[in-house]
Amino acid sequence: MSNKAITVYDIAKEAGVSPATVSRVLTNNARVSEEKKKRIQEVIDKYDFEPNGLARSLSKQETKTIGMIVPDIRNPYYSTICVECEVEASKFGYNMILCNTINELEAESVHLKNLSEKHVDAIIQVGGSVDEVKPDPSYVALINKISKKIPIIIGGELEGANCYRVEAEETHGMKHLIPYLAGMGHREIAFVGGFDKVIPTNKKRIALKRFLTEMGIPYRKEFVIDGLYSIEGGYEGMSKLYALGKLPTVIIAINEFSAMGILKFLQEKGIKVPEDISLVAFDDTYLSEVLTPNLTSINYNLKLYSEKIMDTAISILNKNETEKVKCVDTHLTVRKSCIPPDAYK
Amino acid sequence: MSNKAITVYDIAKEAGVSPATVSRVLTNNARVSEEKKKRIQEVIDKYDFEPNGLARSLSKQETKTIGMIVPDIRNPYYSTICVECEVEASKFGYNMILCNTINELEAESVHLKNLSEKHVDAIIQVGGSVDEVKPDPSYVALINKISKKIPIIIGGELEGANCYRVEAEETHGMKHLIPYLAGMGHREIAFVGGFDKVIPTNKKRIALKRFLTEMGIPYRKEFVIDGLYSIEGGYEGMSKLYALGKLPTVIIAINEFSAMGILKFLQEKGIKVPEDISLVAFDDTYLSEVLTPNLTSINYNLKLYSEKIMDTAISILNKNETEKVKCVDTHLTVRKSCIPPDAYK
DNA sequence: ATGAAAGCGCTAACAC
DNA sequence: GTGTTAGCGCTTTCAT
Repeated sequence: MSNKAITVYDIAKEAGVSPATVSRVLTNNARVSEEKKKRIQEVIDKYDFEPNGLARSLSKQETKTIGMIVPDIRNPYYSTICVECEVEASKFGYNMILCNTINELEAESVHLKNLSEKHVDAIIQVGGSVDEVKPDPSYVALINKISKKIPIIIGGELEGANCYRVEAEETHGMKHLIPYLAGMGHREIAFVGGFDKVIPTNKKRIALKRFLTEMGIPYRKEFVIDGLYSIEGGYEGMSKLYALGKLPTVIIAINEFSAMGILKFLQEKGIKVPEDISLVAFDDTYLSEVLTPNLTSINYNLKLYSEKIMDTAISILNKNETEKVKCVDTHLTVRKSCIPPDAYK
Repeated sequence: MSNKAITVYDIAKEAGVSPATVSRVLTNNARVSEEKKKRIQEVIDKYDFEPNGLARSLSKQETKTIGMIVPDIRNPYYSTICVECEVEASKFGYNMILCNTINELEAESVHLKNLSEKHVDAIIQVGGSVDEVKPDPSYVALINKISKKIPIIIGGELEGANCYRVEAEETHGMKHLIPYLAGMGHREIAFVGGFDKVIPTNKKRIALKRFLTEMGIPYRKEFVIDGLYSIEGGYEGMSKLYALGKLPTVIIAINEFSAMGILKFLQEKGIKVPEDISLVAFDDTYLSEVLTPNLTSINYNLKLYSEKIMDTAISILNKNETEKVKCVDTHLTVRKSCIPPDAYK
């Protein structure tokens, strides 16, 4: 941590050329005589010279870095998106700066400002404020301000924000699911977890009501239960449902964490899934495959979703035309946690 | 994405002062008359001015950013460490750049160089090469080269590398576990997953043998099975164990992913945990709590581990003395997946 | 307390 | 092709 860094000037001097020429072989975007190129490269190799990225970025006005803001990578849903985005970004020579908000909305502004100061080339935000039905106006203002300088791609919606967006086809989840459940004979359907103020949840609830009605199944308001998107949230939601005194034949969990909490509660009560009651969940990450029973789950195709997000970013950065809003469809992955009610013990 | 950025010069001009004075109020490290300070602040607020972090970093020779390299954040073990480190770093005004290698060792060098170019103030690496018994010499050389400029903190070991390290007390895991199992009456103990060339695994295996012997239990080489640290790895490892024709009374899984694969295989064979066989795992993230049955698991205290890593980094950056090697102990979290063999059906 | 000026290290426009 | 020079935007001596 001592000997001062070597620069293009040092290389230039030793190779007997100007710094500009060194820069030319570094960036490889201007013709340099083979002879000098070789000479310079040798000196570069000799010292294992590595140009200062800060200086380069400052000069070029680009960092080849994309910032990403997510609620919490401990949720496989988000970590999968992050990893897929990172993989995709690296194909185009971009690196990622990942920021977790730990579900605190205030942290979003902090991260946003920080990414802006760091002059990342683009910002991606998935979850958090961009899922709020009524987002904080000051946050929207901040987004709009920053997006004048840095393209922001949102995985969700953000009313009032003029950003590129990639969204999941939320309605289709229920569209696939409800007929599937109805076809099995389920008519008592509960939906546990989430809040009306969260857009994807809101859309799911509306779709639930709609497709229930379409199938001629009564929509029971008391079977739609608020709750956090966590294990604890699922547990509490399930306990509220249980307290109703009458159980549905199938429970839809807002996500896999919620499903885990629900499972835990049912286990404690000695209620077996799927022998006594069915359970399905949204998200379908590896968790759905490893829980017992394996969860029938709505799949979001996160790889495609992430690719669309990143491709949007890259397109913008390359000044290419791209749709302002992209959409990714969902599908149902059938596993073992949901069976027909007449098969119950 | 158009109107050119506003700079300290613009602020200075409008406030009728020099850029230096603006910088002084920005950094708040030199006395400026109250009057000018107020005047400058007003202009800053008026334009919502945000200093260019690249320029600042270039000038100050610090980025207030710490780079982190991990194998894969989709594993809760790593995502937990990352989040804890991020939380801790933010307390000291540092941001994190997170890099996943997706278990490809070549990606490590790429990320390392990238972080070096970006001039992060410190680099943390957990997992991957730093867990290799015989690390690639060129990687060690790269680490040693970069660590001359940037402090590198390793969560693990790296033979030949002269870095600060924080390690988990691997031996103690088995030290707690084996007497616990022996006390229950287990004498047929298998260890599934991992490879000898991976240090933590190696240490665990050596400790297994040692404590088995100490307890007077025969060490069975055929019960120690190689396998990837993934669900598939666990599944395959378990199938090899099964193929032996004789099952142990308890299986120790190298991590939770492995345990999930083992569980899957056993399920398919109709072998119940813990009614027919016991299972314990290493790592003890939330996965151990949500799997069925809840996994008895070796806990790594990742919060403390992450804090020690980050505190080491901060100490170095603040030129404070700190131990070259720190250690975090493990403990056993008892849940439901392991019972005495004489309780088997 | 404040301004002028040099410097952080690289790139790119311009001239030859 | 190649060197000179002027930025990129901020911080920090060094004078005053």
